[in-house]
Amino acid sequence: MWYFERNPFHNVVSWTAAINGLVQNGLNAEALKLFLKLLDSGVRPNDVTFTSVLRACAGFGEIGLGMSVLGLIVKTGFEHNISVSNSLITLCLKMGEKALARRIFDQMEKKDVVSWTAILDMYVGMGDLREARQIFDEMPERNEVSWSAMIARYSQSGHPEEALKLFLQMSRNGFVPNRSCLAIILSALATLEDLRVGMNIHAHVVKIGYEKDVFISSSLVDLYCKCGKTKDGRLAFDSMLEKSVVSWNSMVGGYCLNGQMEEAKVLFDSIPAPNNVSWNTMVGGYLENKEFDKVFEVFNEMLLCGEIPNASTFSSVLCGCASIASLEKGKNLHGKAIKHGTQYDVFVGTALIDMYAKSGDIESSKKVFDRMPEKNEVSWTVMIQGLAENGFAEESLLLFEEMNRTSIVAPNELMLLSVLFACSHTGLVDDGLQYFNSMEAVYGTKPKGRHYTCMVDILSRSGRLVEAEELLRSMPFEPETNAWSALLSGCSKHKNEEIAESTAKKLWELVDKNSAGYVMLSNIYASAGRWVDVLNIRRLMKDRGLKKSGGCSWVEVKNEVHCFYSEDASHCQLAEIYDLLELLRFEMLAI
DNA sequence: ATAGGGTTAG
Repeated sequence: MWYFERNPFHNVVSWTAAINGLVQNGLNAEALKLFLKLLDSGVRPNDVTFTSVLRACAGFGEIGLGMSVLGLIVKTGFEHNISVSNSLITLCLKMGEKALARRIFDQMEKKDVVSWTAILDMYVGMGDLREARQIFDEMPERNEVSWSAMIARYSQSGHPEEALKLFLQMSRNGFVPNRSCLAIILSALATLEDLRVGMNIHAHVVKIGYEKDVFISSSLVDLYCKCGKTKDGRLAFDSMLEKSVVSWNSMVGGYCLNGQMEEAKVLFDSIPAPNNVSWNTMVGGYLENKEFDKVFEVFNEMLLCGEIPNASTFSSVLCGCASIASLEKGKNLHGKAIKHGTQYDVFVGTALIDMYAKSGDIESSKKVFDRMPEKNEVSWTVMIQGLAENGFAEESLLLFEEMNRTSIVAPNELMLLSVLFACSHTGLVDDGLQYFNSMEAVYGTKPKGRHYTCMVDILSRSGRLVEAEELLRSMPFEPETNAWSALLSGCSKHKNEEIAESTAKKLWELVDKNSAGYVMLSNIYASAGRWVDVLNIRRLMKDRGLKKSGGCSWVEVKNEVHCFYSEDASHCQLAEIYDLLELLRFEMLAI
């Protein structure tokens, strides 16, 4: 700029070079001001000037300005220039004017790879991968950038296997992958946890001297960690000469993923400039590893440090609330989420539904669900599940049917389990059977052990014991222990000695494998009044050193969770609690 | 003197 301002002789090239220099440094407003000066000076801008100016408009977020520039472009006759049109398309896409972008593209007399790639990226950005692929297949000419664009989008949209296929096809067609493409494919391989191919690419990267690239080496760290090799990941991380915050985040995330939370925390504390992804990684890590106290601890620390939580943060922390069924914390976070404008995010909404449902406040779940502008598979699942598990079986089934009518979301295993659960709790035996039998044909999911167990439970509860037993014995794989005990408890309820005997025998075989089996069997004998058998089992368990895992309940008082165990009376205020109970009992008697 | 593609978290 110093030279530019002191040079009295300007031509288009020097003006354009100056404008472009500003744009490249992100000084869009200055670039536009300089462009106005250029116009005042009477120098005629050319095609290169326009591409730079349009880029400045895009960076500045000014579509109106871009349109006036368009007028100028038409007036000066550059509207059919390929570079100018390409820049225009990019501007439109940045401003969300997709229809206009497409119109400009269609009206271009000549198109080059850049034009095709830009429009390809538009469909990809709209989430329309099929249309994007069609454009990709129809492109008259491709270069490594168009290949990379398509590969990147497949990888980012949850189709890493398709990305890998395309990458191999690209290599077969003689295109040499560049740095970006290698970073993308390593990230896809990380998602696929394909260590074998990943290591091949790593070797290739070293051979061509790309291992110092920050993008590539960060992806390598991610690859090794996703494949469970945190040591190799750390090796790649330590050998990096230049680290970005993404490199740090990948390594921290790698430790979290592999349950090494202490290592994660140590590394996290040494990140030079953590961003919100770094924080979210730690929050998510503690959540995944079920260290719920730490979830809230890190979240509070995050707020204290002045880092702005985003939708990802709230979805994790709310999930933590759901896990400990803390309505108080959850409501508080709901308020914070609204304050940060994240309440309409799908993930946040879904976490809210689940949190309210797990805390027993199903009305609030329903409110959140109804107000969600966008619902995905998980949103529907947690709502259907929440209704079923809170005793609103009919509503749960109605919602499931509504989903099938109105949404493109396909039923998944978990939803179908909730549906069966709902049927079991309303005694809708035939509906249950119908859902169960249509699982594979209509919904495309093979029934798993849990579905069989639920179905056996439905049949047994209603006394259709022969059908239940037939179903159990016809299973293509080993049933869950629970399934046999469901049958047995049906037998004791409906007084069927014959099936009970054979089922009990089967259960006896299974109990050897786990203590839960003993407990179930003893409970079933107890409910049938066979106390001698109960005693026998208890004695057996004692002999084998097995301990029944105790029941536990808890309440939350003033943000603190108090646990009570059935066999371990260790609460610090136990005496006071019993005193108060005694007092209450006395009060009730007095009435 | 110019336009298109890159790594991490829910």
